[in-house]
Amino acid sequence: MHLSIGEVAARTGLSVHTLRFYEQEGVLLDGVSRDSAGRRRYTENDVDWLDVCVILRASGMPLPELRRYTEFAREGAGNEAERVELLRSHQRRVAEQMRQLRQCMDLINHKVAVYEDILDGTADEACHAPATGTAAP
Amino acid sequence: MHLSIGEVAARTGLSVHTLRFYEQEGVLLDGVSRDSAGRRRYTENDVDWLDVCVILRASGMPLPELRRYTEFAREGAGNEAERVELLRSHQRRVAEQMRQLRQCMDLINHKVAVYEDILDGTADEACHAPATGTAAP
DNA sequence: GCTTGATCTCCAGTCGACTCGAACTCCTAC
DNA sequence: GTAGGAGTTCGAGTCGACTGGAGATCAAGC
Repeated sequence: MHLSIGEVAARTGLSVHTLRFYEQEGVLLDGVSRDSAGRRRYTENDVDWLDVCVILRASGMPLPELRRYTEFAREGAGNEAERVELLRSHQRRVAEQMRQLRQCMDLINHKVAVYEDILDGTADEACHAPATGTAAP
Repeated sequence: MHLSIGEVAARTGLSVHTLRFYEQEGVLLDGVSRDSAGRRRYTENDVDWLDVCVILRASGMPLPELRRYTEFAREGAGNEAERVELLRSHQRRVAEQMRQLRQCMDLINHKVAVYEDILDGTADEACHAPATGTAAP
């Protein structure tokens, strides 16, 4: 039923340090309850939420924004419009990142093709490639 | 023919601070030449190379790796295998980032759909959505 | 001749997101 | 009963990549 901080760390991929830090930063839905010895007891719901947090963080959502989203979720129904707005704004960021990554992939593919051409074609005959255009597309 | 640091900043989108910083970090192909007053004079080649750097940095290549790549380029022909290896390793990183971004996009699309269902269907009748599953997929 | 604006060097500060360490408290197993 | 391991708090430290500011120099335009 309840999970220790170590178990949650193992399941979410976050460190115990980070779990405590996230709690303090307000990115957990409810105050984490404690056992008789003062140790944190997480629920399955916490783990589900943290999985969402991990995905949003990995895509570059800053902690303050994640906190805001968590606050909306904590408030419960009635603020769906705000949640959509927040998610759509992050979506734009993610789309822009994808664009940049695709651009980088194109660059890499092109450069690798050029280098492999050199390696395949003229592997043993060194030093006759033009020195110009090292930075060219 | 030659460009001032301000012009290069305008063209690459980097700040003049960052341009000096990059030079010091060794991510420029050759030592930047100076005019009689000691001011940096960049070439078109520098700008081309910096454009490559911007793309690689935006896709998460760390500066030390960018420096290594720059060193290979500076050395000239003969190290194509190493360049390919470096680029392929970055390519794996980029592919992993794309996977994470797609995962985030799926999450956002799903959540936005759920919220818009609520907004469309039951906009005026509040408080009858089940409180469970806030973190559910 | 004087101001303005761009540049220079150098060093320190910032920012976000952790990450670490010290000193302590528990529970469990041997 | 004691050693080990997992947990606690708190404040400080780290890391990467810039970013800012002080103080000097120089060229151009009025």
